[in-house]
Amino acid sequence: MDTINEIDIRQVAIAQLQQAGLRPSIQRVAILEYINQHYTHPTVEEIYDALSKKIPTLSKTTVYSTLRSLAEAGLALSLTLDGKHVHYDGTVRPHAHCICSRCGHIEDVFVDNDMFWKLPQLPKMKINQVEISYFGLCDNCTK
Amino acid sequence: MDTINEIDIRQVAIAQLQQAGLRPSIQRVAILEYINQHYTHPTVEEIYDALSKKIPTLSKTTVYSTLRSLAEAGLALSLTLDGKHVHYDGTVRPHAHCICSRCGHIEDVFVDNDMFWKLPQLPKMKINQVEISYFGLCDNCTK
DNA sequence: TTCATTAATTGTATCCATTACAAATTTGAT
DNA sequence: ATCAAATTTGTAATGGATACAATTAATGAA
Repeated sequence: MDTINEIDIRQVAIAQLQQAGLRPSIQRVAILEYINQHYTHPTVEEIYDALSKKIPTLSKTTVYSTLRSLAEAGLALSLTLDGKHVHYDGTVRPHAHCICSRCGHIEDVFVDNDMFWKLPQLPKMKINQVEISYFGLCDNCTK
Repeated sequence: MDTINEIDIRQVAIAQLQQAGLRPSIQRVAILEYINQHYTHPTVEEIYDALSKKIPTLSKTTVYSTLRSLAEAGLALSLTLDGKHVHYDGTVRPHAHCICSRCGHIEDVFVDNDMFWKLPQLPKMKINQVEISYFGLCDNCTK
């Protein structure tokens, strides 16, 4: 059975979807809830594995297409960090990422908005997304 | 026939390779020369297409493995901008990129070194690469 | 509620960039 | 010239992502 909190989270997800003009299907709500609650920058694979336990009929194609819709609607960020897997991020507030090349851990880093938008000498361009990534070895993996 | 300038460029590439402990094979020299002279952030495909005219026996596998070696040696940057193709950059001096989502044009943006390395509140990490990308529509594509 | 319309999901087949690998070739040193 | 080690080559395989047609679900009107 669902707790009050879980219902709230679901209502938020449904409202977000409706506001974006997306029908709040079982699958979409579940996927949006998932990335709203998990700060691990999950891949399609990870989201599919987690949710197919609760929604056994879930198709991986649906996860792909839903995440694309969410990203287009501005409800998620799609991060192409390593060229192997696309990672998704429910946190859409501007922030950078630190990625450990060994363990794959991805950590959010929140910085000034200026960092993102007020670079000197940017070419004449209508910028709509910024991706800032720091690659290296995390504290654990240096030991 | 080669001009003096072309010979110079070749000698630089050979020296770079030797300094990195990589044998300056015909293929490696050609690939390093190519990314040293072209500022278009080419993909494996583009480099292969261009060079296979001059080196008809060139294998795409060689282009892949060479570019990986160059990147590991610090002689090239590998950029995973769109998750579809990896782009390579012979300019290893720290800089950001502006990418037009429509025409695919990639433009270099040189900024202060502080931009890259002196972020506040970075987690304890040994950072060895920074990737800063601005996505949007270039001036031409907005018209 | 029922129904019709429209949108979303599913599963399969396919695409395509990248990698694995073994054989052939080239490189650099002797 | 010769030899060992490194590199290249070509083919086959891998695997993430997409296309697409059939099925199912969501919405709004009657």
